[in-house]
Amino acid sequence: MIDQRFDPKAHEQRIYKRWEDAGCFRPSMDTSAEPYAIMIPPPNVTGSLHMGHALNNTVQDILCRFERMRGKNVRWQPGMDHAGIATQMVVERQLAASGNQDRRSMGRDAFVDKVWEWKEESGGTILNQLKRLGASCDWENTKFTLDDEMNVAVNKVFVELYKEGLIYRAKRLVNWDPHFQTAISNLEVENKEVDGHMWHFKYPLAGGQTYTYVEKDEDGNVTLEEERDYISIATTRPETMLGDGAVAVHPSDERYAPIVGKLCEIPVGPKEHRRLIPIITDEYPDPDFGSGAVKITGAHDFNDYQVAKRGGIPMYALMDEKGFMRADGDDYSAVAAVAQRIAEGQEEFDEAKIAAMNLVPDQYRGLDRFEARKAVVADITAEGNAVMIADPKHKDEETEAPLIPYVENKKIMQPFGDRSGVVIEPMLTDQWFVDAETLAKPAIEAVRSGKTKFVPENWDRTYYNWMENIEPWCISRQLWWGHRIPVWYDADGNHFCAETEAEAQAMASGNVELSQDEDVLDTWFSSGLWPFSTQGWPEETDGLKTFYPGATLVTAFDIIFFWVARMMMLGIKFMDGAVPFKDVYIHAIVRDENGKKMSKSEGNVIDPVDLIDGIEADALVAKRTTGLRQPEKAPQVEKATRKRYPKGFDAYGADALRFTLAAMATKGRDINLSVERVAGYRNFGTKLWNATRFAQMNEAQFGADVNPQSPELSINKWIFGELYKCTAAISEAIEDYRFNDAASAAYHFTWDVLCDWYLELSKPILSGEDAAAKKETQLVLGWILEQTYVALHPFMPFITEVLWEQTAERSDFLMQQSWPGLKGGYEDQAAADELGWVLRIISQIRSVRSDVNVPAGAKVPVSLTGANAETARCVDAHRDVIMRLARLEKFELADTAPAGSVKTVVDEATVVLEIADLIDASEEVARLDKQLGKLGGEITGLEKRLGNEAFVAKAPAEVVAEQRERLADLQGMRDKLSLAREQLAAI
RNA sequence: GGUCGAUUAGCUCAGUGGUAGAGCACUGCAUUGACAUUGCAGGGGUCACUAGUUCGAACCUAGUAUCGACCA
Repeated sequence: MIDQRFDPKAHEQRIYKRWEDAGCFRPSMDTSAEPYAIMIPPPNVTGSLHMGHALNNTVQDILCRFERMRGKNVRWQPGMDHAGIATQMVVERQLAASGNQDRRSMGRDAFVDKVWEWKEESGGTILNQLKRLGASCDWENTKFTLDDEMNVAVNKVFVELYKEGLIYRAKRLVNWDPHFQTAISNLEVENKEVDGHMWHFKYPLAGGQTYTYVEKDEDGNVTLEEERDYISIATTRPETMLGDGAVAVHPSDERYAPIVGKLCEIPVGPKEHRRLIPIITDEYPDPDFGSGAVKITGAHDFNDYQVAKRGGIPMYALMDEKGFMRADGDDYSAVAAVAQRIAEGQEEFDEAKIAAMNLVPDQYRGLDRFEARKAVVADITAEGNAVMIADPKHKDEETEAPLIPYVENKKIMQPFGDRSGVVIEPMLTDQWFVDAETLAKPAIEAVRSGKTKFVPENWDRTYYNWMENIEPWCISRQLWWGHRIPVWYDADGNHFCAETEAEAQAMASGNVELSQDEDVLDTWFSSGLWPFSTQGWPEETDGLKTFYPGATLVTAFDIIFFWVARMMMLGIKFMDGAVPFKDVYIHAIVRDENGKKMSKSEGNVIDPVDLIDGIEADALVAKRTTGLRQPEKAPQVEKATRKRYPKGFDAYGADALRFTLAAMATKGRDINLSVERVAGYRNFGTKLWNATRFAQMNEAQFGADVNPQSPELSINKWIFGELYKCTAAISEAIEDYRFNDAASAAYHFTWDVLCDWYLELSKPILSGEDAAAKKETQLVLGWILEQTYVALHPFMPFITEVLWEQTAERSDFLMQQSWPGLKGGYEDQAAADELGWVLRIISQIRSVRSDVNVPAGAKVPVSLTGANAETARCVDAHRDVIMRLARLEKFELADTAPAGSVKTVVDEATVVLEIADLIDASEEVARLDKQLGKLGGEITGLEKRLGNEAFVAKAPAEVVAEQRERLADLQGMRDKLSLAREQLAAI
């Protein structure tokens, strides 16, 4: 006999180890089986499990376990990402905390060794957490994106792309993290709305020229007309004015038409060396925003960069790699003079020349960028070049409001490094780029032609949108932890791109001294190769041949661009045009129960492991209040947490968590996770557990081989049919990625059909005298439960495996069983009809009993009038069970009903509860009237619809027939009920 | 500003043209035999709003309102 209840802690890790030791997660490599591969989105080596991972991996595990049971040769490819910047940061912090040398004084090799040490010791906790979740990955083939074999693939891809001209070096604007001093990807940039300022400054026209500035309203009426000797510019980043190359206005903007082509002065820096820049037109400025005129600083803003490129405007870089104003190069006066000649078109320029020019005036050189901003604002305002407005705070109507500088306080979007937390600076630097546009073309086509499908399909728009506007992909990072760029330089700056240093040396022909490029590759470059590098490419391995392309990629939408797109581009490029996966299933984001994003700083994070193992309220509070971005919020977080979860979380176990996530994984909607829901599914596991205890107490036979066609009893035939319907529904739903439907089909069968009905129906047989019926039912009960374990296994692997283990001597694991219903042939319509009747009549009687307040314990005599021959047969066949479940004293056929009895209708027959003495006749009449009223409404509706000629003529015949049948049924019921009412009222 | 999505029971959510659903919460009853992490029965919805298409609309179309996400 199994324990009284299932204790996840006592079994989960034990069971997992048994599976692992037995090699259950290995692909079968059965050549007759269909291969099925899922590539895990490799989590960061520094990461730990959050709800997003839990959902992501639950979905993958459901797919893998399901397909394994369906006989496929399954590889779920696990591994981790080396996460360049994050890992480097973790180790640098650790070095600092332990008083070690910093990275630079330690040197590159020593530092990288340290990182590897860290990785071996503390990296990859997340993989163990995935095991807690039950993930059935092929761990023996675990890969790390920085492994030597991955490096071989990375170098080969780099060199081949380089040879084809698809990788090149160039100076372009990139996201620069001044803290880590490296380029970073868009993914590592978090755009946040912060309080900012918009300053309005006057850029005086060259030589004191003036023009008439006219503003009009929508109807063309002049609202403002004045002579101006300046153009008004609004900016949130005054310090970048120093690098302005032009002022741009929209070509349609009439206000500035008179001065387009003229020069204006940047109102900052030493008066004698003020730079003049041209006023140009471009489509970019929005005439309705600010003054409508935009300063163009190509080297420090992505939009300006595009404008500058279009207009041939020089892009002057102002900052160094730490985000300080440049202090290098010639004196400002000399450089400004050159810039002036360039602006006037008197001097040629090229990229290198511009890059060498430091246009930061001497007094700002070496300042932090934010200090420089303050200084620039102060200097401009002091000189009278700020746009002035009347002080809006001035309330006194008698006196004139004083003029103050026009500075708007407004929310601005600012980019932050997600790791460093510092403001990201767009910077012009030399980097390696991939020609993504060329690679994107076949990748777009693969989705258009349906070789790869997005699920839900509307994500293909996101994909197209990104891929069709793709920018060159910056792949170099100024870090030490990563794949070193396979390019070597000689003393003259010639470079040689080769897979190994020896090859580069050979290319350099001779014994010249070569040094390798200092930079490493973007982590996504190596994870973009994941679907084939993990399978042994460039070797022609069995793994590669079998598991490329994969079946499904399971991921969240936020990395469609960064990862999915790159795997598509690189997979198609290097695997002869074959896409890396057939389906891309995009799942939801897991939020808290109020729909808020779970975040450390909000203090609303639910750690999946805490739901599995349980956590005390104090520990939960402690967890949520440490590491807050705003520590002053701690009391608030504590209060909310204690109010919401006064007792913390129970240990719900991995199965309950998984089932919850699956049940909530609907297409195209975020998951608002509620802990109550998890508790509900823990209860579901308990239900299954107790059903098994019941079976054991009744000597159900487990471990037998049962032919679904063998049972004689209709309830046993019926339950086979129900099981088959359930497993077919689960299969269809999983194939279609409707995990919620799959979970609810499993839940409904187990609880509502198996436990609430089949078990109850079996009780009289199991405790009855008919030995053959009892034996058959013991056999079927055991077998049905085993099949239920199988059907639930993909969702709840632990509890089902434990039940399998503990109900019979087993030579194999549940996870190795075949999916039920594969052979089919379980349906028996006659049995289904018969049991349908039994269920209906029991429900009807129970409902009436409750309605008329018959005491729950009272046994009631019931007879049935107007029954046909089939019903009469069923009454005999199922009398025992109906009497037991409906709590009847007798259940007999009759010709007439005793006066004053309570009646209800089931199909053609009238059910008569002979309880006249227990009830009040007038109340009973009222009850029947209520029912008749309801029926009448429905009947009228149906009659109206069927009376509508257009409906009968145009609706499909089957719909019309259905409605007619329904109407006839309702009318029959109404007739019987109103007869009952008349009889009762007559007393 | 652009794109996408959402709005259905008290709450969290399913539901792609034909009888409005689930879980939780709520109400009444039930405790000696699988299970109170339970059972039986029940209450509760103008499917955001407006107009259209259709024999028929929660569902399709257009618009409005509110909320959200991403991008700029």
